[in-house]
Amino acid sequence: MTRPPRSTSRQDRRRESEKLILQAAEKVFAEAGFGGATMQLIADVAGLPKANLHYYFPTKEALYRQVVENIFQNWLKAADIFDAAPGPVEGIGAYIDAKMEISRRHPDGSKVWASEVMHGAPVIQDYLETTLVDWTQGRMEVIRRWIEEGRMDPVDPRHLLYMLWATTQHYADFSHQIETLNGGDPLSEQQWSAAKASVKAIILKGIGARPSNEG
Amino acid sequence: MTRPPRSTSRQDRRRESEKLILQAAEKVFAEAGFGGATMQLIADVAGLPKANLHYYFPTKEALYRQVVENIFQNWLKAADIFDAAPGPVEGIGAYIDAKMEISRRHPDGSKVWASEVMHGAPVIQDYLETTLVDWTQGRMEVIRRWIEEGRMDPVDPRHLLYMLWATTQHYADFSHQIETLNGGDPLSEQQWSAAKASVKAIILKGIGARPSNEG
DNA sequence: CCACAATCTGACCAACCGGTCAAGAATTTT
DNA sequence: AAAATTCTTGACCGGTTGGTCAGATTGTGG
Repeated sequence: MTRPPRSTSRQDRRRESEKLILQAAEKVFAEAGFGGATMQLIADVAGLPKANLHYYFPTKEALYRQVVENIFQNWLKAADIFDAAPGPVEGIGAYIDAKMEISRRHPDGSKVWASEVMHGAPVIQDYLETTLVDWTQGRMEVIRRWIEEGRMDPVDPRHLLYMLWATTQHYADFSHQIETLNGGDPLSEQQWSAAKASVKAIILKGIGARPSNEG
Repeated sequence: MTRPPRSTSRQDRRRESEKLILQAAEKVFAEAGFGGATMQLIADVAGLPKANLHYYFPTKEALYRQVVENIFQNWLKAADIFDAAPGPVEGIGAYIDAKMEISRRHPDGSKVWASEVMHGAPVIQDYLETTLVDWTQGRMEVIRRWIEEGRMDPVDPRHLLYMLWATTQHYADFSHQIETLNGGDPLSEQQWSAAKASVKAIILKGIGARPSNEG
């Protein structure tokens, strides 16, 4: 009797375990890099025996690949805002807000992504060549349209995108440096707001963005 | 007789070997990260036996530390331009040019630096807390002065500096992504010029920089 | 309730890595 | 020229790592 309380089904447990491992892996990969991370440390962070990791993910590379792919999906999601907007003030402004929020909430993911690209994108080169190229061209088209409509200055869309990526992701990738320059403390709520406002103000003014409903 | 042609003195050879090792190390650390780099691979790239590396640099950490410290010194050098300028148009403009040039000529160094900071600055935390903090405060003072003199908008100097660092270093740290988005080719001379011009135009306009000799 | 499949895990292994060392080669000093 | 010092290098070593595996455990379908 005392039927053991089957709190979770097998499928649920599998999903939970995989999620647990992926979260631990993201943290460890972010802190130590792919080469510096060890399966043992990831296992310890996840609170599971090392052999269990290899049951769900056959190799360290497979686990790493899954982490990077998840991050990439998240990365793309922030882009939807771009299209739905009538003009650069709303579109780029919201995009900056969204990416700054990602930098704040998921700095580990941003770091893993940066590390992957910095080392030549050994595992997601195909994504860069297909999905990212398509995405980039789509947004460049949007920017060109805004320029044609006179909603902003004729800046090079490509370098504008690079500037947006660089500036927003900097707050995640270099969070340690920023903390050190902030007296060792993480940015406060107000400081994050100021950061977002500064970035938006400089870039939007820099590209001569004009509000949609002209007065 | 036939005194062996002592083409180089012992000191010269030592300096040459150290330089050779440091260059190889910078490249390998940039490509593989600290954890992924191996002394054997660095030795191969340098064209020396592994044991020889340990003669000049006792440990992998010592070699890495030397690489990072050299990069940091280079990093600081680009700052002199900042002070000598009469206003933001010249100062920040020249600073962007200088840092973009570093990104172009020494992308490996920038990557090693980014990697070091991303992983919590394990070996140069003391530099961040002393030299970098001092340097940053000095430049923020310069920017505040420019603001007081009415040479630019009252932007937050800290976030302006972050934006300058992020944008310029992005071209080195994410060079692989940029190449992929450029059809697989490195940026041409013209494309580098366009990149510099775009960054300068957007930022200088974004902060409302006004030329020194007002008309 | 039982057979079967899925999950879990401690123990183990081959490969690799940073680092050592002794012995020799080259160069400078005496 | 010989003694002393600096440099070079192949061979080696202990420790760690990614990955394996057999057997125990747990959940599931009949």
